[in-house]
Amino acid sequence: MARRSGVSISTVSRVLNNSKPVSPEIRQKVLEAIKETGYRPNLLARGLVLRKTNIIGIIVPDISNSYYSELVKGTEEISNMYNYSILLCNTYGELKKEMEYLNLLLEKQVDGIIFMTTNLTDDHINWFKENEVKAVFVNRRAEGLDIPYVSIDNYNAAYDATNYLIKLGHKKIAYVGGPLSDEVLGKERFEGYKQAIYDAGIDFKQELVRVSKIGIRNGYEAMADILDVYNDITAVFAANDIMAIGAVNCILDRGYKIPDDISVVGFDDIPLASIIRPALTTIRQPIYDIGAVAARMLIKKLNGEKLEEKAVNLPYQLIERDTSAKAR
Amino acid sequence: MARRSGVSISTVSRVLNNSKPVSPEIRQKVLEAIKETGYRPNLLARGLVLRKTNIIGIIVPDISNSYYSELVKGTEEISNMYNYSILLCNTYGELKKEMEYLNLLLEKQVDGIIFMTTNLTDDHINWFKENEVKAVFVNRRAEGLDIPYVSIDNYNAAYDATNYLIKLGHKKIAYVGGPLSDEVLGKERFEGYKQAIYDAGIDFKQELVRVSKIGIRNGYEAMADILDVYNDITAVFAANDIMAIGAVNCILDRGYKIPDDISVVGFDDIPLASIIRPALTTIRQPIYDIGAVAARMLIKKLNGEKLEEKAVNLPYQLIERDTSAKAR
DNA sequence: CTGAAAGCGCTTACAG
DNA sequence: CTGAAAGCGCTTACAG
Repeated sequence: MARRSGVSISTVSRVLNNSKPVSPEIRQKVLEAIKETGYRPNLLARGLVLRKTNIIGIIVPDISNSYYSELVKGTEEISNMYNYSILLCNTYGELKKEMEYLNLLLEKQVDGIIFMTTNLTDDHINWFKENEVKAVFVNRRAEGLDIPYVSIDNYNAAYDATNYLIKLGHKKIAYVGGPLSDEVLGKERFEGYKQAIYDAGIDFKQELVRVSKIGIRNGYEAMADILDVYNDITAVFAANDIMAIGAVNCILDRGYKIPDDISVVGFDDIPLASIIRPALTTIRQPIYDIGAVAARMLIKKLNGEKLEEKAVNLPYQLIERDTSAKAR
Repeated sequence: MARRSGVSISTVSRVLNNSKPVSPEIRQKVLEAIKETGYRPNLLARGLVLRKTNIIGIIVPDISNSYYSELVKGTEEISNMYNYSILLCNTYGELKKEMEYLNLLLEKQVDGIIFMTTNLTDDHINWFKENEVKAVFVNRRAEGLDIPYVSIDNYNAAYDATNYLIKLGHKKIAYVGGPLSDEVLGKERFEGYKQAIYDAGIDFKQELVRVSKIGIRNGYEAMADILDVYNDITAVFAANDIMAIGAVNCILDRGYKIPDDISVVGFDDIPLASIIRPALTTIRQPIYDIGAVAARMLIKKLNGEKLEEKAVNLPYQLIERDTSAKAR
C-alpha cells in the first residue's frame, strides 16, 4: 500500500487519520492507491498501539428475552453512532458464565462493559473492585462500587401502580411477583406495593402476597392460590407482565370478569401486554432508552468526560388499558 | 510478568498456550507469577500475530425482533462453546448500514461473518465476490456465490401448510402474506401455496391472494379485503404469524367462528402464536437451531474443514392448534 | 511536510 | 527445554 503510492507507511497513516498535515498531492496519491488496492486498515493493530479497540462488551442474561433484546438494540444504535461496536455475551443468568465473560472481555481489551445480571453477587462486586474497567450497570445498584447505573425507579413505579388501584377504590389488593431474592424485580417492587398499602391505611395481609419464579404458569398458580382463600379481592398488582398474564388467565378461568370483578395491573409493558384481550394495564419501562442511555454514559466515561450523575432513573409510565377499573 | 518469574516472555507464552514443552519447575513458577500479578494475556496482540481474532461478526436486521434474537442466541451459544465471541451488528434492514458493517467487520479482522438480510441485493453479492471472507448466510441463497446458507425449506413448508388445509377438505383457501419482493417470506411461501393448490386440482384465484408489508394491521386489512368479496372461503393460509394474527382478529370481528367457519394456518410459530386465543395452527421454524447450525458451519469453515453440504435446510413442523379444523 | 525508528504485546522459527 | 530476535500492522515522537 505504502510502496504502491511511493510514500512511507507513516504518511499513509497520517492521511487515513488526518492526524497531521499532508501535502495535497501526496494525499491524493495515497487516496488513489487505497482505492486501487482496496486497502483496509487493520483495526487490531491500531487498537494495539492506541490501547483502544472501540469495542464495548455487553453482558445480558438472555438475549432472546424481548426486554434484553430491545435494550441491546438501544445500546447498539448509540454505540454505532459513536463508532463503537458491540461484543455480545449471553449468560443464561449463570454466575459462572458471567464471570468468564467478564474476564474474557478484559482479555479482548474492550474499552468498556455494560453489565446486566438478575442476581448481583459479591463475586461480581469483588471482580469489579479488583479490575478497574469502565462499566455501567443496568437495573442494579452496585453497593460500594463507583460504577454508575441506569434503571427506572422500581420502588416508586410499584408504589404508583398500587396507588393507582387504591385511587380506583380498591382495598383488597393482592400481590403477585417474582422472588424477593431478586433485588429489583422482586424486592423493590414488593416494597413499593407494601408502602402504598401502608400509606393508604390499608391492612397489609401477607396472605394476599404470592411470589415465585417468573413465568406465565407461575403467575397463574400464584393467582389460583390467592383466589382459593380470598375470593373477595377486587384487584391484583402483578409485578411483571409475564405473571400478570398468568394471573389474568386464572381469573378469567375462574369465571370472574376483568375488570368488572377484578382489576389487574402489570409491570413492564412487554409487547404481549397490548395484544392480549383484555389488554393489560401496566407500567411501561423505556427499555430502548435504558440501553441507549447506558451506552451514552459509558462512552462519556471512555472519553474521560465527567458524568453529572452516578445513577440515572428514567421515567416510567402507567399505561391504562382494559384490565383496570373502579372498584364496585 | 515474565521478569517477575525470572523467565523469558517466550516461555510465558509457551506455558499459557501449551505450545511447547516447558519444564515442570519453570511452568510452576510462571503459573504462580500469573496468579500473583493477575496477569491477563492481551488477545489483541495475539490476534495480530496469529491473524485470528476468534470473533464472529453477525449482521441482523433487527435484534429486538424475537426471530432474530432467538437466532442470535443460538449463534452465541455455539460460538462461545468453540471459543468465539460475537460482534453484533443491527442494520434496521438498511442497505447502507449493512454495507458499512460488512466493511467494518473486515477492518476489525473478524474471522467470519453470519449474514442476514431481508433483501439480498447485487450490492451484497458483489461485496462478497470482491472480499473473500468466510461467511454463512441465513435464510437466503446467494446466487453465484460460494457461500453456504442455512434455512428451512420455505417453499415446501408453505406447500405442506396449504396441503394440510386441503386435506382437511378445504377448497376455497385464501392467501395472506408478505410482499413478493421478499424472496423468502414473500415469494417462496407464495409459490408453495400456489403449487399445492394446483396439485390438488383446485382453481387458483388471484382474488383470494393479498400480499403487503408485514404487520398485524396489514394482515387484518388484507383479510378484510378478501372477505369483502369472498365470504365463502373456509380457510386462510397466512404466510407469517404476524399477519395471521391480524387475519384472525378480522375474521372474528366479522362474526365468523374459528375454526368452525374459517380455518387459519400461520407460519413461524412466534411466541404469540401459542398465547392468543384461539391458539394459532402454524409452521414452526427451529429458529435457535438455525442460528446454532449457522455458527457451527462457519466455525467448520474457519477450521478449514470441508462442509458436506453447501446448504442446510432444517426440518420444520406443522403445529396443530385451535385455528384449524375440517371443512364443514 | 515526510521518513526512519521505536514500540504496542504477543508468537514462533532459530539457535543453543 | 529456554532465550533472543524478528515480525504481526499499525501510530507517533523525533529528526530533518
